[in-house]
Amino acid sequence: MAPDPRHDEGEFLANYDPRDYDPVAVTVDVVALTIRDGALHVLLVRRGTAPYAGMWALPGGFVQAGGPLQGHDAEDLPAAAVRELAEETGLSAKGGALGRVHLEQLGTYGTPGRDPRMRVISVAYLAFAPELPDPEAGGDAADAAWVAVGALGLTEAAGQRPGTTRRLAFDHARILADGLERARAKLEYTPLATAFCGGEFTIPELRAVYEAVWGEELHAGNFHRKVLSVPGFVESTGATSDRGGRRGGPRPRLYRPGDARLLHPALLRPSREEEIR
Amino acid sequence: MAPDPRHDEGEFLANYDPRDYDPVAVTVDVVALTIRDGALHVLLVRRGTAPYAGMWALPGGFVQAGGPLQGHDAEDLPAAAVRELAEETGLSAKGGALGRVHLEQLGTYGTPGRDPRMRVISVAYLAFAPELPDPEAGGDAADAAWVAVGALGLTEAAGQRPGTTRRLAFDHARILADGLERARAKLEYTPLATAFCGGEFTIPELRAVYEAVWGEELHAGNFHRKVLSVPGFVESTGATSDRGGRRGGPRPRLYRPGDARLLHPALLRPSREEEIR
DNA sequence: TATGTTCTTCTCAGATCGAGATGAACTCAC
DNA sequence: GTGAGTTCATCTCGATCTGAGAAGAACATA
Repeated sequence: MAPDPRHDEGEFLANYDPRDYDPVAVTVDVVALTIRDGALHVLLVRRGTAPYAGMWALPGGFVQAGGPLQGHDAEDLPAAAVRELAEETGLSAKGGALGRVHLEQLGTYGTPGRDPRMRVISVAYLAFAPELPDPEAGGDAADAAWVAVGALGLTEAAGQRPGTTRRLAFDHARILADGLERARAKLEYTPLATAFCGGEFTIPELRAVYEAVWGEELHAGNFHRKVLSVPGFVESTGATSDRGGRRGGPRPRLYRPGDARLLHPALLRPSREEEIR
Repeated sequence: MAPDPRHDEGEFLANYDPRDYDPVAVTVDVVALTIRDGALHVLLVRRGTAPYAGMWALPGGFVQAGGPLQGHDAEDLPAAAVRELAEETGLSAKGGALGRVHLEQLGTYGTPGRDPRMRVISVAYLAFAPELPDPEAGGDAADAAWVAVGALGLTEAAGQRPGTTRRLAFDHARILADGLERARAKLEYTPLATAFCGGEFTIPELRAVYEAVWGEELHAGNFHRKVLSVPGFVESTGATSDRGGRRGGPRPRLYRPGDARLLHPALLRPSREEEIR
């Protein structure tokens, strides 16, 4: 059995000075999505400090590296994402409102010049949350709010659109666009839409999530059949909602998330003519 | 029209010292895949310097940050991936053997302690290449070779398997496993399999790519029908291969990649019973 | 009570799928 | 050269899945 190489390099480590290299900073940014009033919303903060002070941006900040010894204050990347989300929005992390959010890595953005201060590599995370309370600004944020994605005037290709209603700091418009596309794709073949609902939900509520994220209406009957036919997508609670639809209709049945991690068969978006290309 | 915030922060930048923060290093690692002798291979290098000297690892190295001014020597992340690939393997970058490779970001790995020297954030890239010549070691690499993925004794869950034939340095076994799963998934709904072939290929050659990556045999007749029925997947050259199969059979027709970026309908893997879970 | 809305299930034609069969083209052994 | 075995390309067939619409029951509102 080979010795653990980490105990075999004392001399090397003693002569090693990380400051010999050009400095690089690592940040995390979070694209947090939720459904409010039937529309897709993203969590934004207004920057209180330079650069881009006063502009809206994705919540995020520097990762605590923990120094060369990588001690107890060195934090993992997902932990940094949750911490920034909690700090800048006042949403409590563990057990609280942030307890049930789904978090996954979206991608890493490191083009030189994307931050005027220095070379910054930003690891973006994507969060799916059920309806959360209004955030309270904290940390470096001067303000924080859920903003309807449709109100941002983003087109799918809009990285830097001049006529946009509200431009975002850094390259956050591009990160947000990538996050939205990832969310739309993930709804097709994973049961992640249930992460937008609470613990129990109805099929029409689930359909509303798909319609909000995809931005198009779905055939109610076919959607119902499809969801129930995918094994492990949802499981019945046996109970019935206490109210019908807002404008009438019978009381829908209640379901909770099943144990499937992938949908088989998948729920494909109806209009995908761009992809034939 | 708002002023560009980057010209509005001279005072801030003058007082800003990046070295006030704990140092972090950013590296790129590349999972380069190709098909050799009908089997999936990954490009590995043997490390010539500590840590993990003598062990096999994914090709990769530090990103050139370019200092606080982010001058001309600051390189983008994909450029760093291509440079490391060229340096450590002797494969020429532009126009040469690396000219036709498909490169995409795989994910970022930053768990504290994954590198004993300091806090290292590694951005992993995934490369698909047609059959390339044998690499020549260079840079920090003592050796470089295409290694059959099957010979690594990886199971899909193997992050740190003791009984593995050849253990990889750092957390590269996990990165490789993630890359393999990404490759398998991407063959389903993108025409990326054509990136493993040269400029022209036959349907049976394309089928061999799918079988090598997925590790299972496919129904030749159904595969043929499926590929030709997906719009934009392949387009006929009108020509015919000059040789039939190795053990007989008619000469197959030649095709080249089409202009589709997504496959509709998708080619789904036959055996996916894990995913029902 | 009447009207409109919504949930849930059903029907039906068209598309797609897996599995197998077929005939022609080609290599190799004899 | 002949025959046996292999492979490409296409076709068939029943089972499954899909989109579009219809229908009945349950519910809100006027």
